[in-house]
Amino acid sequence: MTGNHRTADDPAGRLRRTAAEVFGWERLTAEQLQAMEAVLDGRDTLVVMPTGSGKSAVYQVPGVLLDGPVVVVSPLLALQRDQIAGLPEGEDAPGAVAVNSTLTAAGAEAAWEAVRSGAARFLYLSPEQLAKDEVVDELAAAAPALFVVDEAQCVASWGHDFRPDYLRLEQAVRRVGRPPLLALTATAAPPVREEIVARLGMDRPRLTVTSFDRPNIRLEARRFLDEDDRRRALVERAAAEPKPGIVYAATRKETEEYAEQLAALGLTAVAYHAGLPGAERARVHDAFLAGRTDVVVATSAFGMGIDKEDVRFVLHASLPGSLDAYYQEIGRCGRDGEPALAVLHHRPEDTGMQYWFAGRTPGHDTLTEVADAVRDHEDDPADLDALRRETGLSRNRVTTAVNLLEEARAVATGADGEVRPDQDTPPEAAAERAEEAAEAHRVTDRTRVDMARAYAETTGCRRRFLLGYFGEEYEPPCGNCDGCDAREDEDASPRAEHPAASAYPVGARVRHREWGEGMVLSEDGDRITVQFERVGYRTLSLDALAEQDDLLTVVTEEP
DNA sequence: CGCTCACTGTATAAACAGTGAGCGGTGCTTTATT
Repeated sequence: MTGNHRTADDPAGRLRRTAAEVFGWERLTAEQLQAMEAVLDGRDTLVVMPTGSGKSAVYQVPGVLLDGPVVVVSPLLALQRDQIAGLPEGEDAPGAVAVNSTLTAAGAEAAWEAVRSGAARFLYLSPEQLAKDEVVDELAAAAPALFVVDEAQCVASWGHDFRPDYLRLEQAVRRVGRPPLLALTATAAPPVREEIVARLGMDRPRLTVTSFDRPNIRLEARRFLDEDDRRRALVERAAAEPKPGIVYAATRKETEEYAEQLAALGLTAVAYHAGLPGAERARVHDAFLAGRTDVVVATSAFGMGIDKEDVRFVLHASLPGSLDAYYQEIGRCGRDGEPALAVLHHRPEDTGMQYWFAGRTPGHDTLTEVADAVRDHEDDPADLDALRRETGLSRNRVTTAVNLLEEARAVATGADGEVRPDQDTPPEAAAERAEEAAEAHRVTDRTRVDMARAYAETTGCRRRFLLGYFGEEYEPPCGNCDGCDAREDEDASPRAEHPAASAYPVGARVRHREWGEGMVLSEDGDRITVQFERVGYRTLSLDALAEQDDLLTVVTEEP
């Protein structure tokens, strides 16, 4: 399709020229260009590309060529500031503003005026801003030409409980005129991609996925029965390996304890978590980026926005909540392509806390209360603020409850942002169906924990397991994980593929006789792992599947 | 789910086993006071 006879005015030519003239980027990758062309063409687009590969350029370059403002939804205010600071300056440069709670009324008005006048081409917003009618009205009037969701994995990972406004973006997009959508993420397994597409209401999106493999990162996992043994091993490893590095711990308290132990050995080691004052967090962050810190010991709060090339290791002091989170965290080492190390130190007991984290959804009483409040407003529909005032519940709880009730099709949000009963469902029944939806999310989240544990305990090639989880087939051995080391010691010949494996390719949609539809996520020798919509992740023996050929059937081979 | 901590009961002196409550991670925004 591309040939050598492009004129300067074909889409690729315009994009290349803009990249060079406005941004100073002389080269675009094939993936960047492919995604940019889809965006310029007005198509919905989902891009999965690692951090540092120029993901932001995918909206920045076509954004300059489009006819209207570009909305960028970004989860952290610090990230918004970084993005704006990274844009070129000068006469011809596209302007950018962020609208958020740090602005005064006058500051916000000035920002909107810049959007209206075209002085600002890019407008950065948190998802919470889009829950406000004033913001939606301003945006609708400005008629955005493109709606970008950056760090789009947040839709799936935060939308169900922590930041429920992520699940309301689809409605916001419709209310501002339904511009084309572009979702960007560095890490998303196929089910997460599907959820992003579904939750944002993307229409047959163009998908650009670059390879997930990071061959320079050595993968290891170590299982411990005793807590003291684990602590000792982690501290020794952090002390022994080349610096700088990051240690991820499960709790704030542990970050401080590990940092203290490492500091006692003479290292520059500091703790980082969301309970620290903002100034302290900024100081730790800046010192790490500037190379003044050996080891940061952090909770999952330390992450997005860390763009440092020479991080040599990421050690985990506990099992992560999912492989999505794990891959994102270890992806922060070895960005310079030099050897780097990721070691997961885990105990069987770790699953307990991760299960607990995964189980937090509003209960029956909350759901009934909100469903009742919606019903009371049948003839005089209320928005989320009114529901919050009337129920006395927090904003997040009301929003989460409404999201679940919507998922159960018991309530619906109109074009004006107001919530109405749907399908004439009595509040009790509505709450019950919403509880079922919540239970389904809980099951999925818990089986994600199970997948992380399965990775931790696999005896095969870890790279194959991890890449398989992200929908990428990989032929072991990788030669750079502890699984391959062990295999090399006992037998140099690679395992023969199971004869039934090719019947269920990774990524295929399948139907199980009892568990319904799902997707094949990975293949690990004689077993495959499937994520089922109803029952979550399950591991199935290929021998058993070969015996009963109607137990699991393939629906389609591609997502 | 599992750990920690405070408290209770046992049983007659100093301590120990058992029990129940509380805690555990991510950030936006808004609002009332300095």
